[in-house]
Amino acid sequence: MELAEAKLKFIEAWGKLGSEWGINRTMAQVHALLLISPEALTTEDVMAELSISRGNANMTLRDLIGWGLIEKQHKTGERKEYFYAEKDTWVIARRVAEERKKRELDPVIKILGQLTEVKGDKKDPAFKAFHSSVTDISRLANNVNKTLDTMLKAEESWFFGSIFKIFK
Amino acid sequence: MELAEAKLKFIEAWGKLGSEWGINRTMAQVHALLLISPEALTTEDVMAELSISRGNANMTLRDLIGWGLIEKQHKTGERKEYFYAEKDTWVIARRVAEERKKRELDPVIKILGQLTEVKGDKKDPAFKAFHSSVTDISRLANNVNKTLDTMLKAEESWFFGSIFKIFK
DNA sequence: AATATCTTTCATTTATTTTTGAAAGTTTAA
DNA sequence: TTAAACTTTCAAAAATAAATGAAAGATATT
Repeated sequence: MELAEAKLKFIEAWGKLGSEWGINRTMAQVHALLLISPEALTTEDVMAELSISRGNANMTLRDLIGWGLIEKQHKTGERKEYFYAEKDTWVIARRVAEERKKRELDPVIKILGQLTEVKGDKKDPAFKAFHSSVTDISRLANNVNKTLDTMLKAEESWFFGSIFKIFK
Repeated sequence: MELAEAKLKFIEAWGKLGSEWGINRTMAQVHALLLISPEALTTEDVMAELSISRGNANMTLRDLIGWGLIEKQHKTGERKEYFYAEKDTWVIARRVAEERKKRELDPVIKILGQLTEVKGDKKDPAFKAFHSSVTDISRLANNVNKTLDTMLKAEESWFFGSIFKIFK
C-alpha cells in the first residue's frame, strides 16, 4: 500500500469511528489529518486535503482546540495560523475522556443522584423497580467516574501495566 | 419529586446520554422505560408511554434484543409479545461493551494493524509521522481491547474492587 | 487611513438520520 | 378457510445535523 492510500484509509477509519461514538465525522477526519502530519497545517491545507469549505474547516479546528487536541502555532514573519496536533496518544485519550466526562457523564451522574433520592411507596412495585434500577446505575456510573479520575492522573504505562498485572 | 416525574426525567436523561454516545435516542429511551418497569411491556405499552409509532417501537425493540439488553416474553393464553429488560447493570454494561467492541473497535483495530505494516521511506518525515502515530494508536487500541476482554469476563465487584485497590 | 491578508460568522442549503403509518405478512383460533 | 390479532416492512415525510460560501470582522502592513 502506498503512503497516500494509507493516509486516506486512516483518515476514513478515524472519521468512521468518531461518528459511531457521537463525534462529528469531519472533526475526527481533521484530527486524523493533523495527527499524521509532521508539520503544522493551515486552514487552507485542511480545506484542500479534505475538500471541505472554509467555514467548516474553521469551526472544526476551533472545536478541536476546545477539546485540547490541537493548538495554534504562529510562524515568525507569517500572519497565517498553523495548527498542530498533540501526538501522544495517551494524552489524547485522556483529553477525550476528560472532556466527555465533564460534558456528558458528570451531568447524568448528578441527575441520577437526585433520582436516587426520590421517595415513594415501598410497597409499590413500580417504585421499587425504579428505585432499584436507578440506584444500581448510579452506583455503576460513580464507579466508572472514579476509574476515569484515576486514569486522568495516571501514566499510561502505570495504568495499563497495573491493570494487566492483576488480571493476567 | 413524584415518581411519574422522576421516571420521565430518567428516560430523558438516558436518551440524551445515549444520543451523545452514538446510540439512537429513542432506543435509549425505550431501554430506560423497560429498565424501570417491574413488568414486561407490550409494543402497545411502549408506543403509548413514549408516544412513538408502531414501526418505530417495533424496530427499536428488535434492535434492543440485538444488543442483548431485552428479551421477548410470552404469557400463557396470550398472543401478544411482552418485552422485559435485563436489570443487572453490570450485565448491561458488559453487553454494551461487548457489542461496541465487536461492531466498532475490532474493525478499526484490524485496519490499524494493516496500516502499521505499510512500508515507506524512513527518511521521509511524512512517512515517519504516519508510521509513528498509527503505531501508537494501534498499541493503545490493543490495550483498550485487552482491558475490555478482561472486563467482559469479570464480576463487577472483582473488576472495580481490584482497580480501586491498586489506585487508592 | 487605505489596503491586503487572514479569520469568523451565520442564513441557507445539503446530507443524514429518524420516524411515521399504511400495507403486507404471519400466526392462532373459531 | 376465514377472520381476527398481532408483527414486520419500507417508501415517504419529518426532524436533525452538518456544510457551504459570501459577507463581515479582525489584524497587520504600506
